[in-house]
Amino acid sequence: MTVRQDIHSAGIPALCQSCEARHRGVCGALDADQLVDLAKTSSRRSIPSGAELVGDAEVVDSYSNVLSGVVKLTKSLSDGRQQIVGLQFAPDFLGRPFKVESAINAEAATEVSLCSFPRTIIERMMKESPALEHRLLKQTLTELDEARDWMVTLGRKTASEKVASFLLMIARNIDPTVDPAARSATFDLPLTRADIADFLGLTIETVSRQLTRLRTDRVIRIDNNRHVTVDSLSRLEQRSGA
Amino acid sequence: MTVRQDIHSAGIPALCQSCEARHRGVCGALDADQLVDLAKTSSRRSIPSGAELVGDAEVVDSYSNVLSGVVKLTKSLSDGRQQIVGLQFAPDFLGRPFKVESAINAEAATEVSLCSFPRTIIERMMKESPALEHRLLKQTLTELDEARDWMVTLGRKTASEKVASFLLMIARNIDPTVDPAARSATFDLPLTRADIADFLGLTIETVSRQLTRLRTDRVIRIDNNRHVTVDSLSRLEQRSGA
DNA sequence: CCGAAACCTTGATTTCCGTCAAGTCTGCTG
DNA sequence: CAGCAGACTTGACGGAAATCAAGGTTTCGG
Repeated sequence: MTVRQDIHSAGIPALCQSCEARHRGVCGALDADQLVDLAKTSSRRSIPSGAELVGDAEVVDSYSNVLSGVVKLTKSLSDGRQQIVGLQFAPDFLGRPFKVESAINAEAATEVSLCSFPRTIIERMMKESPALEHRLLKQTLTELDEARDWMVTLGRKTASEKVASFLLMIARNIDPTVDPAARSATFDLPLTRADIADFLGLTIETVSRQLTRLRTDRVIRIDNNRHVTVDSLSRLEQRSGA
Repeated sequence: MTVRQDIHSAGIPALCQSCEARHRGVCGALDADQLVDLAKTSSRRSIPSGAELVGDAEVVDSYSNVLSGVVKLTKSLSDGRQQIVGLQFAPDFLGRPFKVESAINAEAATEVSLCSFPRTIIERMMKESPALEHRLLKQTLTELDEARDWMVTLGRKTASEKVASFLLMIARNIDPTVDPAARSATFDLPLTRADIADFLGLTIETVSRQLTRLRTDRVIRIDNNRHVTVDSLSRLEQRSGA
């Protein structure tokens, strides 16, 4: 608490504000000295929507915390078919430890702000600080759980269930106050129809048709193609296949 | 080396033999004292094919190393649709740290032998030994990579590509000597057609038809519905969608 | 060795979603 | 504000995989 205030009042970028929020970031696991060290070599960057952060088969020399925005992780087949294999929201950690080459592509889905540190620093700190490694293990386990949940959606749900599941997932991630008891929610879609299709293993036409159906059935409203209002979270849940 | 020999010659179950093989097990990360401790509380079990190891929403009080056989991890929708979200081969670690309740089902796909330890022991050792936590982080990252690879298969490949990808994956896991240069491979399918369908997000009929096609195209042979000979790994790779 | 059960294959038919092809809407630039 | 490009929607059509329905194999217990 005091530590963090000191750092921030010293004019060092507020590395950890958002990390704290949902306990998935890196910084919460570090002690005061380490935080100061890290802050010296870290840099905050604002990245426009659509920019590539990490290319496939590219050497990764830095790790980042996502401070705001949404990063999409994609994999492609040789003929161009693409699949989004994960979305990272603030305050997720971005980077694959212990592997120099990236097997996936990371791209800013919205405007994104990142706090990046050199690979070497993080790896050194990981050796020194079991707490940091512990934090990373927890995030990795959470991501594995999410990936496996999504495998059920990809393998076993219908197009209409997939789209409903997607909207629910976004609603819960964008606005974590959407608890199970809430009756409605509002958010901006962080993905285009093409991205949603790549996430769900569908085509953009099918995604569009399903959204239209949800609209005509009065489950959701969409303004300007982006701004979504879920009028009935419970009916959306019913359609998600659970 | 010496340590391990001491333990084994002392009549303590050979916890770590298979762990060593591919460096994904738990034991390699422990020191001599810890290994002896662990061996005292561990038990080796042989489990028949089809037995449930961990039920959904069940409290997990033990962790295990898979010593032989194949364990399937499944998730189900409320209406019974099922998806296999992972397969664990020896010497994988089985168990989800930091979570008392399991969100997935674990079932023996073949006859399985396990080496199990109480939850409390592992968690205590994890606190004491950063090396163990490091080992777990690495396995978890590997599983995450595998899950993401499989998401591409589920979301973007055709039925025929899915079946080819599956056969290749099994060939590489059952017999790790199948290197890229090999031209053929032989193995027993660890899964029934129904399991394969649940793994690939298909129906058993579609799986069966695709296997038949691979057979008539002379890419594979199948004896007794189980014993597979891949005559041309390269042609199988071509059909896997890469 | 027989019979039953579980597992697998094959064929006919249906359905959902992908493909192709116009349009419409939104936001941006000059 | 006009015009344009990119993103989205909608419709008609076709095809891949699901569903429905038999029939064939393998395995296992008696």
